[in-house]
Amino acid sequence: MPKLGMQPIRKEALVKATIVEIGRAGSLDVTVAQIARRAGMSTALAHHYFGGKEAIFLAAMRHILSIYGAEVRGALAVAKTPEARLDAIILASFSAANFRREVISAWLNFYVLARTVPGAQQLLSVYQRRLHSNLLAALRPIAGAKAVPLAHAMGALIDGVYLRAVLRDGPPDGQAAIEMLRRYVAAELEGRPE
Amino acid sequence: MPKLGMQPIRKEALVKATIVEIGRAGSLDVTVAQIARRAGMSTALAHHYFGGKEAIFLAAMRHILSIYGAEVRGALAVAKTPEARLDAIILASFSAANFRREVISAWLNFYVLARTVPGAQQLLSVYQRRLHSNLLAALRPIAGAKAVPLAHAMGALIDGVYLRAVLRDGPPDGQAAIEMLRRYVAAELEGRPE
DNA sequence: AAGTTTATTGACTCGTCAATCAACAAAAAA
DNA sequence: TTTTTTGTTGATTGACGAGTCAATAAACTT
Repeated sequence: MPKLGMQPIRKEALVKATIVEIGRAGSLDVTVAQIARRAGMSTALAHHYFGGKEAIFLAAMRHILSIYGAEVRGALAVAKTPEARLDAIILASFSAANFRREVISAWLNFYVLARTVPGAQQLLSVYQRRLHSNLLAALRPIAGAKAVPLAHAMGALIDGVYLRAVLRDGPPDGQAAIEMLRRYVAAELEGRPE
Repeated sequence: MPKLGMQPIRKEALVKATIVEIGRAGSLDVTVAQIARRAGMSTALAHHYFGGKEAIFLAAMRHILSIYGAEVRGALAVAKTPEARLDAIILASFSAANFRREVISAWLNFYVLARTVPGAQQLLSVYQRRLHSNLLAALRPIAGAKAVPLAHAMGALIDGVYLRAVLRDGPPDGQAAIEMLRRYVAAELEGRPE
């Protein structure tokens, strides 16, 4: 009963299964068999479509990154003032879609993956640069000379909040994270604009 | 040529070798054989002294945590004002001993380990609670009601800076990290003390 | 109708690795 | 001196997992 045009469907199923399995395992110690089983196919098929485990991981990473990117882009498009743009980035970073256990766990493990796999390292660098330039663009008009260090600090703070969310038991508290970021921005901007 | 009293010596060698190997590999995908070889002994001996791989990892984690803890304690002991205590924590967090590639890499991977191994989870929780209460004690007199959220944010920021240091190629820049933390504290405290 | 491309899997290979064990050696205790 | 404790390793076991392959079948092409 083989139907044609399965490739994209299978690939997507594998990518989603990978994220779920990494979330469950809490690490990259996930077998191709586990991923394939969850995606409802044999391991051979997974290899057939992706060629290897590393490619599956990279595709999963690309998937998460692209969802996040799309959300940020969408939110920025409707934001008119620099303040609104800054807030849009913060909100997107901790939205229900991104700030979920599974996704956070995957994120953490992609950092680990980036230490070994050049492709992962590169993907993560792209994400960081994009975040930084988005932050900078929003901050420049309202933070003056402070913009650059502030953007760096915000990036690190966002990553840190993600990291800490991994350890907690319950569901991650996106609202608290958003308030933490907003409070910091407010504190920095409230002083003299230099 | 077996000498007596080897146990502590062997254990320490294994712990140090573990940290080095995790740093090299950039992940927990490190074999007992690699660790044992670097520590100058057979894999059987490593198992003999620790009983298993997990115990070796936990010992390595305890080692890093205890060095960090000792450094913070030492710095706090000589700091007399709340401001000095706060700065002492910041300085210790990014000291040359702690803010090194190997150690940072180990740190990141211990976060991953904590998702799977209850013992690791517990160790990390202890560290986080201690850091939080140290920060809180220093902040309370100078930050008033802001102290609690500020302590949380600083903890997250420190972790975030660590996380980002992992990705960069060159040696981590402790000085820049210290300045980022100081600027953060300054910005938050500069407003009305509420 | 014959041939080609796409989908799919069970079975297999090959390597790796944690853990165990039997055996040997030296010091300490008896 | 015999026995026990401590240190040490090479060799082996047993499990698991990534990747390959041959085989089967449905759909599309000519």
